[in-house]
Amino acid sequence: GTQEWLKLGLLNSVIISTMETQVSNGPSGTSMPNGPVISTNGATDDSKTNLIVNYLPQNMTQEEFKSLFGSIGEIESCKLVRDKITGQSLGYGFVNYVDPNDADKAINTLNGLKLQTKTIKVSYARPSSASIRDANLYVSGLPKTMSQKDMEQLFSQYGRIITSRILVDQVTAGISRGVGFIRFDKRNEAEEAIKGLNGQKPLGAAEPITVKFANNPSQKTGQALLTQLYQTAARRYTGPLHHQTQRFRLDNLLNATYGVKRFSPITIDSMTSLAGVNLTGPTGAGWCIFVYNLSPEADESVLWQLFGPFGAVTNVKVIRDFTTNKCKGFGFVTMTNYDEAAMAIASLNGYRLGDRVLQVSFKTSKQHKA
DNA sequence: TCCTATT
Repeated sequence: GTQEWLKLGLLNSVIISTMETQVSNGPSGTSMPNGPVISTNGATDDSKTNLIVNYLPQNMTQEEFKSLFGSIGEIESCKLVRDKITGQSLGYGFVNYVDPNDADKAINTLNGLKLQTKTIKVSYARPSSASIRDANLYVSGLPKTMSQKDMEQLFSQYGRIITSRILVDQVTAGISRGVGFIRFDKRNEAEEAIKGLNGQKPLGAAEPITVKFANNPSQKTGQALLTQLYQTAARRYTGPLHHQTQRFRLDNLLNATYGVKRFSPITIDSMTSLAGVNLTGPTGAGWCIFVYNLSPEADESVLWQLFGPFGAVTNVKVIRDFTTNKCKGFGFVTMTNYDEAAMAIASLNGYRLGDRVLQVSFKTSKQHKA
């Protein structure tokens, strides 16, 4: 696992133009005692052992994450943060080491590591609290000449900046697009910055800037999530694969097996006919879809959430074991319109839900070949 | 006119 990631990082060190600042949010103390720090009330102080890891590649799994950081030292706990509904990685995670020295070592050796197109950031996690959430600002209308440093200087009067970034044009290699992000330590600092800077002209600027809270990715609609899915899926099919190691071949294999033809309903039909299987067709209320590899805990709501964004869903059903009442691993969804059903199948077949890869198809009735 | 940083 770890070797693969390290290798990938070296092979795939794609240079991306980012103006990201690596802000340290670590504890200010320099001494690193051995072993967990236990306060008098018995609570563990993890400020010197708990790390947050940002900018992880989208397709990195919990296991790979643990493997990479476990190569440094004994891990007390670690978690790749994923979307509650879709199970997709949110691109960051936490690692809590047993020994503060290992946390320090992880920052020194893994911060800035290039993995695929990402440069990961490893830093001490701030203590979790509600006050640090939703502190990310979206800034637009910036003068093209304004640098990241200039922008930080402008915003720093309102609080402690955790990250800042100015988006740059991809083709002209590094020309500012006049939009960026500022993440403050505290949400109230971000609020003050909006009050103070939204609609204001920076010194010497011709136009006022817009400052607002950034869209929160964890609150994306089902539709937006699925749009993102198409895009990441499409990128995977067209991207170069020759650098991929075993683990990623598996990832691509799953996509190839379930997904290569998945944007063409015609192909779905022809493939099922070739297999000697006929679609049941629109029976009564609509098109019945078979969903396989649901978890034992799956319920109807997850099916509504997955299929609803594609169009009219008239019925969902999770098949459960009669005695345990646990899902038997599959269910059915009925959709009114063929094209919406086909799009849902094309998009959701091969889709990772939590730790599982779904198989989604029109419900079939086996028949002898003609 | 939206990069994915709080479990």
